[in-house]
Amino acid sequence: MTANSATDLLREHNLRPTRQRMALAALLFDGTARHVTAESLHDQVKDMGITLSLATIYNTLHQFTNVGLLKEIKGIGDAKWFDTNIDQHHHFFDISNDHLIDIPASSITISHLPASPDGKVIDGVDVIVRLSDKSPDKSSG
Amino acid sequence: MTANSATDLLREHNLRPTRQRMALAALLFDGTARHVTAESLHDQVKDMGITLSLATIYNTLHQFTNVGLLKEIKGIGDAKWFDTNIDQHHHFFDISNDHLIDIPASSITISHLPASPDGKVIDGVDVIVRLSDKSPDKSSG
DNA sequence: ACAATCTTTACAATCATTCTAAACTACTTG
DNA sequence: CAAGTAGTTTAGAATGATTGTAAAGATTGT
Ligand SMILES: [Mn+2]
Ligand SMILES: [Mn+2]
Ligand SMILES: [Zn+2]
Ligand SMILES: [Zn+2]
Repeated sequence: MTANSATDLLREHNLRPTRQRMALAALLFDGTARHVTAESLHDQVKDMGITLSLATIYNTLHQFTNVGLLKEIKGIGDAKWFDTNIDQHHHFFDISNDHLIDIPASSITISHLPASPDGKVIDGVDVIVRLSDKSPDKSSG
Repeated sequence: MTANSATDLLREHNLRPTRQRMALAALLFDGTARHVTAESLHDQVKDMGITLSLATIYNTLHQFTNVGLLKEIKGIGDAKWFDTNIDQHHHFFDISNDHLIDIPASSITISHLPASPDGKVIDGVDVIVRLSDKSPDKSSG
């Protein structure tokens, strides 16, 4: 993502293109699927020599989420995750390295879902497939 | 759950039957499915006129979980939940009142799950079906 | 009863996150 | 460009859930 397209993206969403937002937009919206926490993103920008406060990371992640540029994922580890894939989808969660991998909604079929209780409607379905390392074969070691 | 059966249950799991553990076991293992947080359980025992510290609630919930009497559920709201249903199962989560309802694993069918990445195995699958209140019919109001 | 071990508890500490208010920056208008 | 206004950033305090610490208290085996 170029500086110009970051500016445009921010303007389109009524966010002033500040130095901080430009840096975060450049990191996040490079076209690849990204899953970040506030801390992981803070570390990434620090590694690039850019200084910006953790409070700004939180502010910006929330603003990007509010305008629909990011989606929040809860229930993975202890922190909130933010996802550049805003389509409805599911996740592999690798517990050995805390990595998330997208699973397109279309590649899982959920059937026989029970009816919602009276007066309630289904708001969404979240599937998390936990992954761990295949154990080494104990019989041959 | 009677005092005697609570004592037995605790002894079977190598936990000394203290006043505090007896009270919590009586509340939790009454045969019905229960989903509690440390705070909600603390409030419940306080309502029964029993005094015990929040630290003990946490200690006891973890001990019960370690011996297989409870299962921990993460990703619901901001706090950890503990579940007396230790079978593999899924949940409705009613976002309007923070209530959990069990969905037996057998009543959901998940198919076409993508293959795990190389060297990884599936450790488990968690499904959370978010519920909200059915909106009032806006066309007739 | 005694000693050993385990348990409870008050309180401090931690961690992710949010709040606050003052300093700073961007945008608009003259 | 200058000034005014509104929006933004930031350090640091506050919050809320949870965990750690260490001393006091309870349970168990002898
Ligand atoms: Mn958009
Ligand atoms: Mn058991
Ligand atoms: Zn994703
Ligand atoms: Zn359950």
